[in-house]
Amino acid sequence: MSATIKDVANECGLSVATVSRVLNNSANVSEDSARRVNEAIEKLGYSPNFLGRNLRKRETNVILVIMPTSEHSFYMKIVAGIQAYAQPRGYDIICASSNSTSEIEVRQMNMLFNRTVDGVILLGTSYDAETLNRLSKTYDIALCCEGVDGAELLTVVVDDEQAAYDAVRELIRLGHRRIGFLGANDRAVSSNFRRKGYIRALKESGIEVRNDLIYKGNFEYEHGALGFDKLMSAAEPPTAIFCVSDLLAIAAIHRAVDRGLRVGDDISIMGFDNITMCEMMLPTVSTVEQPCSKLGEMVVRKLMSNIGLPAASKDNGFYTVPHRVIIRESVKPYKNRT
Amino acid sequence: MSATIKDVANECGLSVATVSRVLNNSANVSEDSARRVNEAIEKLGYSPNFLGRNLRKRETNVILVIMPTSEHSFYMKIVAGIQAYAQPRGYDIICASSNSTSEIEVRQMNMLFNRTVDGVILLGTSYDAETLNRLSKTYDIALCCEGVDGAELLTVVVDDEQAAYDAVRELIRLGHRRIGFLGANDRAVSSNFRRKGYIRALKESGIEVRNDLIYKGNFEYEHGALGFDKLMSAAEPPTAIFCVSDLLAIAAIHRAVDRGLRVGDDISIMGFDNITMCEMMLPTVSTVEQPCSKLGEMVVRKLMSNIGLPAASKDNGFYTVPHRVIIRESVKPYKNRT
DNA sequence: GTGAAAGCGCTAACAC
DNA sequence: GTGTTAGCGCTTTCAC
Repeated sequence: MSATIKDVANECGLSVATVSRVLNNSANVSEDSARRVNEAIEKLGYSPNFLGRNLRKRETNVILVIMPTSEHSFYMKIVAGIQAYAQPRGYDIICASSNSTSEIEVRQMNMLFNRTVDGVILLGTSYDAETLNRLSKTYDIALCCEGVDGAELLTVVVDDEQAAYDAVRELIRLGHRRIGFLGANDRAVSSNFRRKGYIRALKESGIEVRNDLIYKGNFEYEHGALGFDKLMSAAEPPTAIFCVSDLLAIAAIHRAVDRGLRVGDDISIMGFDNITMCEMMLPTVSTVEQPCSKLGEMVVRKLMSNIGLPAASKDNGFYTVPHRVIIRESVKPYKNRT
Repeated sequence: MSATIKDVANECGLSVATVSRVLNNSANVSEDSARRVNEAIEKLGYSPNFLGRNLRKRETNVILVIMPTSEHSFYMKIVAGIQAYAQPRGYDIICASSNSTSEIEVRQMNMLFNRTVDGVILLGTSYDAETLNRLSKTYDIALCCEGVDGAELLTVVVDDEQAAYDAVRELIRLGHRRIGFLGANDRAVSSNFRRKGYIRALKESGIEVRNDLIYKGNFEYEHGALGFDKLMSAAEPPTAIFCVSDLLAIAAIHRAVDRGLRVGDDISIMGFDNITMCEMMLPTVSTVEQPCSKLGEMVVRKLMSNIGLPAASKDNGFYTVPHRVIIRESVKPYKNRT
């Protein structure tokens, strides 16, 4: 087995207390002792066991990020943002994917319950509001990217309703009036908000909201083609489509091309998230940018300052970060063709 | 604070030993006691503290996966494969990204040294062979996807040389004779092997290996355009390009289109990895598939059986999993144009 | 400036 | 079938 603090103490002829002091750079240890301790550590290749330390200190300085799926590069960008903030400030970030399965999610949440980590950031969850409210009394939990209706715990998201509104307004400004919506089903809070924003933008411009131009599936690639076909089968098919994820938009673009349409010219397609792939695609994909590093930074910053606080004084606020509509090749002004 | 095993014992009027027995489903506990313990657990909302448990058991049942970057969806697919195998067998998988920075990697490796995790899987590393060999004596470490020259520790990869050979053979079979190579610099072991395979395929078909058709950058997107331009500036530019990553291939495709070329017809481009994006792209991207779930499963399976074994009996073998060349729209037979 | 010792929460020998 | 207790490796009072 590897060396313990006791071994180090024996090696340098000092007590474990002194070794511990050196380990934690605490004051009141002579230069000479420090040197002897460090030599012994070096000699034995000693590395402190954090299970012992954390058990004693009742903290681990580790935060777990649980994401619904590891397939979305979007989530990993958030994690990168979280890490960039937390790492230099003494917290390690680890992440796990629940595959959108509540069973796996619960299992991973166990790391929080059993004190393997100090806090958890959920980028989407299958917990309901009631459970989250209860858990967040005892544990440090935050939501990011995807809120939960009625949940009163730290949440950091973009203003989905406004973001969708802004995106659809842009399509309208470009002359489109038959605009389709490719979204997720009603359980997805963010998709619902985006649908509301879509509807608000239409109404505000005096455009009729038509049910055959609204598709509800989920955020995944597969639904892009399904939704596209459904929308295009409408009596008066859309000239532009707003999708609640870039993956949906990319799939829709693919499907449009397969059907012989020129994306941009014949049909405009807009996504949401601004994943890296948007700029890699041909055509490049218009989208609503979610500021991943900002989202990550804010949520972990607030979570970190919650850790250790009594339940009553924890920040369980709802925060939004600014979004940005980005027009690329997949969206062009509407031209009335003969 | 949350309840401890002692609280549970007090609550149900039994000893901590009995509670512990119930917690660990060990034999020798009466039905009645078990019931009382479970009731107390329920009542107190008790969840065992794993710091205590792990400290005592000297194991955590957690494996850490360190990847060079979280931007590559490829890595996340490996992680998914690892998780799919490990999770049901009692191991939790967590992952972290080193941003290809040795400083961050070391910091994350600390979780191994300080016993927060039982083992580590490195999907690429900045450690040298010597260090890895030394560390793997004391700790459970495995390499996946990217080997290290001279490292004698558990490694699971595809046969990069053969995979590249097979891919380039396929291009040759389709009539191409001026074939470019878009690769990484010499420190990347996998890229080196792929370059060797590329050269072997050319030589075997009596095709001259030309230095102006070989580009060395790295695996990232940015180098795709740079490399493409470099190769196309050759006196006799290639009619097909083999890239060591799909990201490179996608960037090259993008660049080709920007330069007015029809990918497939005017120039064939092949990638490596088979990331999800390959099928999303327009045109779809030909590639060499790395069987991510198989890679992940094999490496974690072997690592798991290493854990707890004395250094001498650990499996430090070098294993390969089968690859597969996939031809999609980005590669077409060479047609001599006038 | 240093050491002795208690104790973080848990498991597992051992005794009964 | 159950309880007592030592101790996993560490930090931190409290003496000195």
